[in-house]
Amino acid sequence: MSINHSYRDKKVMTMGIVTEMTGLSERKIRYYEERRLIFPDRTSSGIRKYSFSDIERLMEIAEKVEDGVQTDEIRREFKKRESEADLKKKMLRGQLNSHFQRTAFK
Amino acid sequence: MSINHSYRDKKVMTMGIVTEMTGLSERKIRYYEERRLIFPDRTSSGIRKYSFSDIERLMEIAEKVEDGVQTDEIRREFKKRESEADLKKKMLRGQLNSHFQRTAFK
DNA sequence: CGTGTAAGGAATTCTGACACG
DNA sequence: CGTGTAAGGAATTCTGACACG
Repeated sequence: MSINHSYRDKKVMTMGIVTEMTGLSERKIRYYEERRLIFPDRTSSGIRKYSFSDIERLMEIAEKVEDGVQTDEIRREFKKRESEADLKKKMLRGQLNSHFQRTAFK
Repeated sequence: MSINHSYRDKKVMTMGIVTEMTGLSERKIRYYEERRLIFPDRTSSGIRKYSFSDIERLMEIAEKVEDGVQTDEIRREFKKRESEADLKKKMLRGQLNSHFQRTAFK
């Protein structure tokens, strides 16, 4: 059903790679984390680890910031988007359930 | 036509992540490179960078080594497999070409 | 042949803080 | 508010070598 995100969502990249891929400074990247826009994993010793989807999200954040959107506003946008995505999942689940009830029990 | 390998083949992981994901020692991983079984990129300062497909290849190598296959033999196996893959690509290209000639010019 | 290890240096990453505006 | 920077320490990675077998 869902797309295969095993590579896309796996947190495996350290800061150096991320600055290289995004073109953002370490400072910016850490600040966006402080503002709860991005959520890297950590190694046991505290080194941050990012995924490819984190990279994409960082570039989207940077774009918005350049457009003058404040980090609080960006966070709200992300939250809204995610709750919409959750809702869609729930609705799809409902549809599937009713489908299987129809085909299996009628 | 080809599968999207943009994430799978991008060299973005440093040694620590690779040892964690494969369970292999740094020593082994560097040795397999020395034996030309694996080809990480390097940062400008010399830090090795691996892709997800490198991870998979390392686990395949480790399996063979455990089975007693020598690194020279493993390299030959890989070479053979790759030349077969190349041949398949060429043949497919030929088929496509002749198809387009038929449909476009007849 | 394949792998462990100690050695020493270089590059990376981290945090907390000061600065500017 | 968002970002740069210098500071100092901790963790990572690298190479070349010795060891064993």
